Amino acid sequence: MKIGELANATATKVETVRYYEKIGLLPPPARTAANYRAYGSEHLARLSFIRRARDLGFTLEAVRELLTLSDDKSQPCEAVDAIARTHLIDIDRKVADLTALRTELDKVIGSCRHGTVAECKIVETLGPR
Amino acid sequence: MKIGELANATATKVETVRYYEKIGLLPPPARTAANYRAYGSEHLARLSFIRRARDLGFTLEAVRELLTLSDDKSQPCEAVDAIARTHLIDIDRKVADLTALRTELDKVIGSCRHGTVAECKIVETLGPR
DNA sequence: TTACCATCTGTAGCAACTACAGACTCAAGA
DNA sequence: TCTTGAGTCTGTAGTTGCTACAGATGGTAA
Repeated sequence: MKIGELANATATKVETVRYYEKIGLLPPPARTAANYRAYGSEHLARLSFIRRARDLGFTLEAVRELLTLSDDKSQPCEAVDAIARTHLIDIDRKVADLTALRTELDKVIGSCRHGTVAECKIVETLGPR
Repeated sequence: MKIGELANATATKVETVRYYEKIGLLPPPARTAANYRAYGSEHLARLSFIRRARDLGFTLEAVRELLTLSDDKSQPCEAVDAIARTHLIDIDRKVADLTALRTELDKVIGSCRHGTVAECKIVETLGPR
């Protein structure tokens, strides 16, 4: 499997695949005579894992930990659970922050009377108190 | 007003103030004999504006536009309103994305039976389909 | 053969800061 | 007066997670 095929199979850009290799998330594959990367099914599995975790919003550092943990099948999965729960809390905080911000921005926009900039409540709100 | 005071008054880091100057958001102030930056009240007003806009989640590019617009007081404030509304839509999209992601992550976590990694549904979910 | 694509390495760019290093200025205390 | 500590200066490099080149090969089809 060449890098383009692997990238295609995982909806990843070729550059991103190489990037994951560079930062040590994806092990360096064998090379063809022409120095092309030759991937196997284990690479496909690992990259799928990475992509899915990234889609769920895990940072690359979290993905790295999840990969390490998932490599030792006999361990209890508490650590995995902990990482996921921490991430969930993180998302909840972000949603709360964004929602609060939305409320405020909505209020600011609602105050606009569509006159000149001099009278604009949006601009006024942004200025010094 | 020295840079530290200005930074303090606007809850900004000194480095960030210098950064805003470097990228042209904040005009270069006069200098003291010792080459220290000497700010006036117009700088305070402008930096307050920037900070407030940033707190509302506007990008620096949007802030730049808002500043340009707010400098011409006689213009209609439609453009200002448009930037704010675009940003609101952006926030709504982000909240929706995060909420969807949260639902899925919650489902993944809920499937964990707290056994070994080999049986872990979280790890399984992340693997290839 | 010639065109065109994929692949290779290495480097630089994006947002929006943040964190140094190494030199200076300034005010207060012993 | 000397010294100590804090603030300031410039310039550069780091952060996250890629993305986009440039310039050189390799592989394939008309």
